[in-house]
Amino acid sequence: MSANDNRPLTLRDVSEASGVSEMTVSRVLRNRGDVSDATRQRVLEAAKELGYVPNKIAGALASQRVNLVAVIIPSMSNMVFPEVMTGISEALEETGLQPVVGVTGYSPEKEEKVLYEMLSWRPSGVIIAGLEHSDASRAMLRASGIPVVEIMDVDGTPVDSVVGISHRRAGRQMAQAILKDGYEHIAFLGTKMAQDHRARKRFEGFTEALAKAGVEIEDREFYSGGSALVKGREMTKEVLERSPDLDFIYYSNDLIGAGGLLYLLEQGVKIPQDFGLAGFNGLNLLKGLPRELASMDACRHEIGHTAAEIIARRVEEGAAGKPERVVLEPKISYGDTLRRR
Amino acid sequence: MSANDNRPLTLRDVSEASGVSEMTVSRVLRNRGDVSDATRQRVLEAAKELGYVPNKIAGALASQRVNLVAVIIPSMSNMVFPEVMTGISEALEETGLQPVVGVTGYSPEKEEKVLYEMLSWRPSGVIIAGLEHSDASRAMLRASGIPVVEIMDVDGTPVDSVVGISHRRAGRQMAQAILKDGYEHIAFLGTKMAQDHRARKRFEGFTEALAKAGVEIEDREFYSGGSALVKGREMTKEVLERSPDLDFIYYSNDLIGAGGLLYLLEQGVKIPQDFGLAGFNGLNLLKGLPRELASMDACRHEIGHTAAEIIARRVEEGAAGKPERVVLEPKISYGDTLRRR
DNA sequence: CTGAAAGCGCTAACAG
DNA sequence: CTGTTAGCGCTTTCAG
Repeated sequence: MSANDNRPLTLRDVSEASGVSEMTVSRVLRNRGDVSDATRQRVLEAAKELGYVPNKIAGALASQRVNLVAVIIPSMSNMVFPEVMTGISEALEETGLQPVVGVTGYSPEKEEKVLYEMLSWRPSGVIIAGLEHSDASRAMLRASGIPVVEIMDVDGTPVDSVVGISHRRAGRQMAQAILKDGYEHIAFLGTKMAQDHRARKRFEGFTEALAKAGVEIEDREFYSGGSALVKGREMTKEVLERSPDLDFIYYSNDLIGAGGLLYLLEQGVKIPQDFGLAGFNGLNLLKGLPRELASMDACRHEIGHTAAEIIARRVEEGAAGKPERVVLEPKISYGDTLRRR
Repeated sequence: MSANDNRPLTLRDVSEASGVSEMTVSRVLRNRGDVSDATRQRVLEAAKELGYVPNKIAGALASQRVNLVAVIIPSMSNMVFPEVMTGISEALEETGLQPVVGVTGYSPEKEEKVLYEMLSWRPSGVIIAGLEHSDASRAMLRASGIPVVEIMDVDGTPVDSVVGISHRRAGRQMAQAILKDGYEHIAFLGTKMAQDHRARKRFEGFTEALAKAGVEIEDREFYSGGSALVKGREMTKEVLERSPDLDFIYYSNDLIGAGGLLYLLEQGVKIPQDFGLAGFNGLNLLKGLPRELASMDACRHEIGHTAAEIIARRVEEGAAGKPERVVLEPKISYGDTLRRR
């Protein structure tokens, strides 16, 4: 290897090493335009020999193109977003676009910062979770002039395109399924949802559909922090001591639902005959528990995939592109914790 | 808002709108150098009014500084890397550095591509999982001239700095604990580990320590794909039908271990008296199962935190920095599935 | 405290 | 097929 003066290599270095103009070297390295096989070989060899890695910063500035897609999500540890990410990566695989992730921790202020930070890299598009953003965030998104896809939720007004499910409708559907199965004394256990708009909307849809049938939630409780499985157990225990007449609990996610399920099984409760349970998310992680929890698939993978496709398409179309709206249909999986009448 | 000709705003726009030179605008926006309060206000106002977002691409090119740290991991859905990421984010929080994640899917070829891609953005540092990389990857890392921290594993030769645990030693320690507790007929169930070097090293350490005590693995099996909980159940069932004399199973991760645990409890097996189990990772997600699985904390959070600290320090020090080596000590958590003699 | 000039490393656009 | 020229939008450096 040549003497390393610790200065990153430039096109010029490769140009000198190969005796080919910078421009042609650039063409070879990007596979753009016609270059004779002979020079191509010489360039490739020189580049490899030197260990040259192109400087995308300079390239992006010169070409005004950045192959990055900003993906902004509330959390990585959530179990729901990894799947969305997988869908995104898949769809972007062949497009030359690259996802870059930013995490907001469910905080609108953090979201604003992360968005600002990411937009300052001039990505080709933005995929962002949820429809609720600060005015400043929304303004940035609009002003960015790049395609934006808001994901997960469709209950609200998108900035541009949107892909997701209706969480209000999801809550309603679950309520209807429960009522049809003849459960009547129903509680809701969930996360503290000041910032979890989607859980809130499910809850609202749920109570609304119950109300329409003349049924009211008999108990509810919200938690934050801790192991979800343990919390599910604890909250289920508490709520049943407080309201012993309950025959159903709707959980805002599968993990606390699983905790409740395990607790009830230990208590010898007959599920689903005497007591029913349902969660949300269709966490296939949980397959393998003694019983399978009824749940609802949030279409996470498909949401990611579709959102990324929209971005890719819009990037190709340029200014010609139009906003899209894709509403996915979550399906109830009855598992073993809903009796079927 | 002014007419939107869809051209992204530049410093010049802010300069014209505020009647202040580009240079001074730049200073205000970066909080660099002294600017009078009066002009500062004018600039800030104009920038906000226009909705200006600085172009980091141009900034980075001009200043030759990029506040990005490349983080390269095998998978996001793994449950182990989200925690590492949290540690990294925390440590980077106050430094002005930003993590950017790339995912390799446990493939060395993909790793090479991702690394190349990320290095082409000239990040300030690299945090990369594992010590096993292709020659080309290692060459790129060395040639990059930026601080590199390899994480998770310390059994091997790092390119630069390294933070992790010894998986060989972890395997040995678990073997010793098991033997001390008097288990004698031991099986190993794990993932197919062609590319999972850390699981492989644990397995090697495990068998090595057993061998030293004159004990041999009586059965083993490896899986890939599917729900880990279900796989844990199935593999446990199969291995016990094949080798009914077993009194212990060591699992390569907590999820399949949990599946095995649930299966055995259903079979009425007395745990830990007649049969012992242990996993790996200390997944606190699983707290709340009927029994707590014995496991070993992989220090994920601390690994991330420490690695990021090293990067931050090295970035400050510049060329003065020296490679560091941090070996963390995983602790066995006995849970309820190891009898204590 | 403020400004003018000169690039950062690459690519678009045009000539040969 | 190959090379030349002129920036991309910002920051560094040096003068006021």
